Amino acid sequence: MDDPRKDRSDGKVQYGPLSEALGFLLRLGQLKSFAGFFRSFEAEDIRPGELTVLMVLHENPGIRQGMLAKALSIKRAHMTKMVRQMEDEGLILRRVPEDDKRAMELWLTEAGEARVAVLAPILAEHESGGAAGLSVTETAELKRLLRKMLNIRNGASG
Amino acid sequence: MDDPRKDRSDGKVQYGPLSEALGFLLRLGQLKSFAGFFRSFEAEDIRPGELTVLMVLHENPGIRQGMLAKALSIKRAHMTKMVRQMEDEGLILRRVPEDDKRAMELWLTEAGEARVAVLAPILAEHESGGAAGLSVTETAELKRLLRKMLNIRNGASG
DNA sequence: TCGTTATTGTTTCCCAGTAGACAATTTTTT
DNA sequence: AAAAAATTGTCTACTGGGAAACAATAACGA
Repeated sequence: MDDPRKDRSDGKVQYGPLSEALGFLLRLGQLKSFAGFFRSFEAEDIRPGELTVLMVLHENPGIRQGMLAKALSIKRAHMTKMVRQMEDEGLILRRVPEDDKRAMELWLTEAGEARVAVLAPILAEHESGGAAGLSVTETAELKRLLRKMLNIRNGASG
Repeated sequence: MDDPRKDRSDGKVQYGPLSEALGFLLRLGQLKSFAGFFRSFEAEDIRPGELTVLMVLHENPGIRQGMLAKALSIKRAHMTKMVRQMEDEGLILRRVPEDDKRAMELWLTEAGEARVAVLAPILAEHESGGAAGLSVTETAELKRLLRKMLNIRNGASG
């Protein structure tokens, strides 16, 4: 049992260099985090992407569709489908601005704002504790490093 | 300009509570990290999932297909497609073990091991520096926190 | 031992998301 | 002013990946 690579008796897997691969760790972390998301929002029939669109629209009323897509790293083609469906659901208003007839400005409807009012507290509650396996302090540090990596400033506590 | 929500003049987007949402940050981080991956492995025609399969097979020869899927958080249905393709490419050997005729043991072929020998140094080089926007120390701390969150021990430095 | 339940990989069908081309505009260049 | 280039949203076609049902086998219980 000198070589741990041969000890698979307990069903544990050796990750080797992957345990140092940031992309791999981020992918697993995201999957784990999303599982928690669906648990917290179980009663609300919403998906992560929709929530992010609603939140950003709430913070940036009238934002251009392309800028929204860029901010969320969602491809424009997919964003089109997404916001159109949300428009059909009555959550979003889409309008062509006067000064640029190619573009599309997005606004939350009353129903959209109401939806945000319901979802935001659930999100806050969901994020209040530490991530599974981490203390609150460690979770805060993890978020801080991710924000720095992404060049996103913390706009929640300010 | 008292309310930053109305200052979109510079094209910046207000993330609001999302800047505190771990799942959102992890998703953006993963996308950014994967972009770096494809840059580093540009010449090798490989995708992240395939690389992880190769690395885990190298570390755990003869592992069961289902356990591999679980370790990488890839659904069994998808893993089937993946490993079959890699089998067709001559990288993987699949064998039904004597003691369980439902199962499938996976091994790297000579070509598979050769592929690992080529890819591993590229991965090491790719991971050696800090992530974009972070120092080496900060990157190491980020990885450490992710490993703790995922309950993965660091098997690369040991 | 026989019937029931759980596991393992596979198949089929479906959906989220992407790539690339496109039309309509706007911006820039000459 | 005209032409060329860039931007913006959309469309079509494609791919990665998941859900659910399935067959084969193994494990378990009466």
